[in-house]
Amino acid sequence: MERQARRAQVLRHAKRIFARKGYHRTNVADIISRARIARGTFYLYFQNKKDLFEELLEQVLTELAARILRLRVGADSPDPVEQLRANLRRVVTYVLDERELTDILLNHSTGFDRDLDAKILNFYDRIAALIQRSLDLGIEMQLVRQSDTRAIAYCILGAIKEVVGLLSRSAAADTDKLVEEVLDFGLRGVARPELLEAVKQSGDCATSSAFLFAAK
Amino acid sequence: MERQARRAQVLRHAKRIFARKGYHRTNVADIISRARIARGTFYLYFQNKKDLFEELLEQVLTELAARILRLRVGADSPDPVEQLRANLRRVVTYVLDERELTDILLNHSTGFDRDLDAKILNFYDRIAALIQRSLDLGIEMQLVRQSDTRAIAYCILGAIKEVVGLLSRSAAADTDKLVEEVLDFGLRGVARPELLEAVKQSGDCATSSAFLFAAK
Amino acid sequence: MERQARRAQVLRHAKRIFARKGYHRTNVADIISRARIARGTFYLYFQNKKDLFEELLEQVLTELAARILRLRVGADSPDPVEQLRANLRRVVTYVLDERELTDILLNHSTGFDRDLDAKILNFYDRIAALIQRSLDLGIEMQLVRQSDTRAIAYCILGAIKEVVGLLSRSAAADTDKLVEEVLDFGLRGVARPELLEAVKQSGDCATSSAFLFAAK
Amino acid sequence: MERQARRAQVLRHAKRIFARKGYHRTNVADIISRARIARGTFYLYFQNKKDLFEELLEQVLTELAARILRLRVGADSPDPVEQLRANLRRVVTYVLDERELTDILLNHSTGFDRDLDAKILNFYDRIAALIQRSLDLGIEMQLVRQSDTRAIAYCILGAIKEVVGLLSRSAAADTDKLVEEVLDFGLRGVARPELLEAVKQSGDCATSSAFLFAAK
DNA sequence: GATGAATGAGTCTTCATTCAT
DNA sequence: GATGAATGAAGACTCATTCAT
Repeated sequence: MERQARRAQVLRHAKRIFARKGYHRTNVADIISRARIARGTFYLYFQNKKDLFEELLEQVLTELAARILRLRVGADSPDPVEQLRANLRRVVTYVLDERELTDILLNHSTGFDRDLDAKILNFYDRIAALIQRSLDLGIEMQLVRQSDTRAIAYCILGAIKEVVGLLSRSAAADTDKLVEEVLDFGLRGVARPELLEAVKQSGDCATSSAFLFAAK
Repeated sequence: MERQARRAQVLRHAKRIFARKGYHRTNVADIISRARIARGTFYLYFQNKKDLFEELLEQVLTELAARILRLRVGADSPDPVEQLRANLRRVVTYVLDERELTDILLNHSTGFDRDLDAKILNFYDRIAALIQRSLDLGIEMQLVRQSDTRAIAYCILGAIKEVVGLLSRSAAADTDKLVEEVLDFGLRGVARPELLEAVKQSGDCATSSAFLFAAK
Repeated sequence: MERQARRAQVLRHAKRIFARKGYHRTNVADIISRARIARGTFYLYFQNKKDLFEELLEQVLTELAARILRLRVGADSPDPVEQLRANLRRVVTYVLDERELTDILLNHSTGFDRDLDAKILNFYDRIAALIQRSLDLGIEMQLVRQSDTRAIAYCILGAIKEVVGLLSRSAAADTDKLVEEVLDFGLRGVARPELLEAVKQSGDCATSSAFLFAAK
Repeated sequence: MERQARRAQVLRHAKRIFARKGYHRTNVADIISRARIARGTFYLYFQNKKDLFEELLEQVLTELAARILRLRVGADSPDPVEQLRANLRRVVTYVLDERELTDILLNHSTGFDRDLDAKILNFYDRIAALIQRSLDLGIEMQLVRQSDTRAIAYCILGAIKEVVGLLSRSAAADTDKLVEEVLDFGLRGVARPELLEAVKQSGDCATSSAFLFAAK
């Protein structure tokens, strides 16, 4: 356990520095001086710099994935929109809590290692696939209009990434409000017009009965 | 060889390599061996590696900016949606034509130099501001529903970035179709529901009379 | 090896090479191959080549300055001439002991760096000022004849530099004798004629009662 | 002659730059841009950078040597001291007229090339030998006291070099006065005391009948 | 386990010189 | 003769990683 604590300590410091300076501008010297360990000690806990970075990256990817639940449909499942909202909220919350970590994912992680680049791309592709599946499901359930769900899935992913990135740069005043806006934008973008009509009459789209999104 | 021709030649080769390997993995040796020039010759035309990279980056940013025209409103202006579509098409066309260059922007350009990072962020912020202004205008014109236009602007920006990035990874079979999908998604996301209703009846949303987006 | 020992080792080797080849002709490769250390090790102890050189230079200047004591006057102070002789001897001894180091100062240190050039000039100016002050004091004490003491101070400085440089090129057979000659030359050059007359009678100028020179 | 004019022009510009920046800090680019000639043209007139520098150096050495005349003794020769004074004046005048050139010799010319270093050392040695011969002659003529004339010769050389160097840094207000001081210092340093006695009585040493110095 | 001195491959950059036009 | 584009050897410096203590 001692070992794990040490590792965690180093990871914590490294995380902060990577977030601030990016992978390339961060050197092992930065990390060990912050973590107050000797050079050799670093290599006792991590194979190399990339390994450490990869671990942090893995951490974000895992945590994010864990926060994006597959949409459940069924009698006793919550309202789909509610599920989407919950997903989005969990993601946003995590980003705000672990801003440094997500910064690493969003801003500093590209173009220095084939494997890692592929890993990140792959992660996003998986998320996009989740979204697409939800959209297809929505179409089946007659909630979502006919469309190229793959393209739309990437649109939605991109929208979320961008907003979340913005959030990570400078937190919004009202996060809940922001979540609603994004959700609303996405839902309207994909919903069958008839539903929106109904919504218009009931006066509130976002909480309307119908919806879809992502999930593991 | 004349100065400009030589410069262009080096830029062309460098572009390809940067696109494939990213800034950090590319070294001057790669560039000069591809361009078949001597080491010193490189420094005859560019101050250093960063300088060359910056020039390429500037090129994409400038070209992209030139392709995104500010929305014109007025009696003899084309249909706003048509303008949006044209913007999007120009961007997509450019990305497909200069895939290597845009690759540099989208995938390999972050985290190695404070100035350049800032320059890119700034570019995107300017695009987002354009979009936001269009949205605000749309609200005024009673085409766009009330919303947090700043947040939505970043959603739209993100959606486009992501789709374009996807495109740059692997060109879509039917680009026009893709443009329509993205446009449709965005418009529906922001349109006042009444308009969509009308659209539904006329059977075609995307070409409907009303819309807005970005501009220089 | 301990830090200081290693540093000293590198300095020792570098000193020899700088003395032989001069600053510009010496490259880091020369130094590390002589010191039998790796490239990186060099930069562990010195910021760069100039830094190392500067340290050596500082060393000579400091050591020399420490060997040139300000002239003391007073009841229980030694004979002024004796003090001058002691100064000169200490300088000469140092030069002979650390021929390589002084070689650096005398022969190989000019024209490659503004700062260092200035530092050396400044050192000599300080020495000249010391000499001048001694001369002024001598005039006050009626030992030294009226003259442009600034000019004469530089004459004396130059004379000593040249002889010391000669010494560093090829040690004299009899150093003590050399010191006497220089001292004698200088003293006669500045002494009031009356004193020399007296000396002539007593048969020995150099050890005559009266004199002065330099000091810290 | 056209050719010679061109050469001279380049030499003139190079001289100025070498004087200001020293050999190493001066690059061919500096020279050609000042001289407004093309890179290749430079090598039409000079074999290489060192060659050009060497030519300038040769120029100073030659000019200086030409200004230091061997002491003539004989019935119709001028007073020896007058000859010394004339030598010194010519040197000082040259230094002041060609400050840039002498700067090169005094400050910027050492430690970058074995041959040139040797050439300079050799020049000074020759001057020292001249002085020594004059001193020996003076002893023979019973004007100069017994001493280690080699050592004294270097003292005198050094004194002159230093004062001249000082002069080249910042011209003295009254050059004639300065020459007298140096001359006076040197003469007193080497003269037989009896002569100074006589001088004391006649009230003016420097112009006294007896003296000696250098020559080709 | 911990340390930190040592390593050396990897890169960038400069600049005197050449040579085709 | 003049030009200036091209050359490439030479050299400085960085930094992830190793290893003896």
